[in-house]
Amino acid sequence: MQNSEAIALSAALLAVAGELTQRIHEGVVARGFEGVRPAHGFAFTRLAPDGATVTDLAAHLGVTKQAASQLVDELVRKGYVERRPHPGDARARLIVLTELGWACTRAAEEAAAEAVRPWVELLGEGEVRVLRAQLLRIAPYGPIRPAW
Amino acid sequence: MQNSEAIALSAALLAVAGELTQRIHEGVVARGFEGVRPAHGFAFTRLAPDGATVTDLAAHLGVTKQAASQLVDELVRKGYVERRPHPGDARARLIVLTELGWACTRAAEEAAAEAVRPWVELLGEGEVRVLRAQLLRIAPYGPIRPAW
DNA sequence: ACAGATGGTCAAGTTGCTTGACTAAGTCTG
DNA sequence: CAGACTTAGTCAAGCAACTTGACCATCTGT
Repeated sequence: MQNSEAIALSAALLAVAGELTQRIHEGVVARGFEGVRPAHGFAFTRLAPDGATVTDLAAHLGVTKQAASQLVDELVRKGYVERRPHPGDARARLIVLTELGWACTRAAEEAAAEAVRPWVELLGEGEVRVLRAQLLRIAPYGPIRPAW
Repeated sequence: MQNSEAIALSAALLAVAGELTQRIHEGVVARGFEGVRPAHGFAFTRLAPDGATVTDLAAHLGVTKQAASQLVDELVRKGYVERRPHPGDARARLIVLTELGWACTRAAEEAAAEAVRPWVELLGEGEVRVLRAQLLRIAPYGPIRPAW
């Protein structure tokens, strides 16, 4: 594969990812969830379904645990998550989604489905399935980080 | 397409994009270009091949022109770009890549090719070509923004 | 020709992250 | 089972990339 092809692939991928993030975010806001940023969505994916500690969250987001803790503060203030005592480790706390947090997560899922719909119209259902399968095969197992 | 499938597709796409951005960045740093951030790369893609104004750059990156101007300051200080008088508009300035800027761009292209290589090994050359074609079809024409 | 739009910068404020220092609780060793 | 080390979490201060607001110089349209 030539460099120029790799560039075209990379540029297209990043453009699509940026667009997708923005559309999901807009969709969530349009459904009435204000004061949430895209980074919160990535936190939610780690907190669902059973919660996680601040340290887990920090690793998932690729930030320091102080930053993760501040993010949790903000989400608590806005009512999306709760800090609970951790069963079996008195130092730790289990951060869990509130009902509002779950509602927001469902809104994000709907927004994602909506954002993907044009792709189905463009490529057809089968091709999108192929795309998903390909991306799943090359997706890293590690933390999901901001793209930049 | 079900919501859960759209979620899986979105998550995989964003994970791959995050990974890709990080690998390209690491590759550029490994080639000796320090003090560059991923956002600079997106600026470079707009500045090549003929330069652009600060306002163009701001629109491309999806930030204010003040932010774009500050970014240009930084790139000038580090030797990657130059501000030139704009031919035909005395208000504007044409921001162009220096030789160092071009070298950095080539390094990013090599790093991108390197980051994509494992995908070829995983999926095969043909499948990657399909992936590229699909992404190019759904890629937006608009500005390339940070994913979040 | 002059009113308004546009390109760019300066200055100040906000925000989301970092590094550093610390406490409380768990774990491992002898 | 005591003492040293590690780990979870927070507090505090600083930094860096952005924002908003104000401003001047230049271009454009009637």
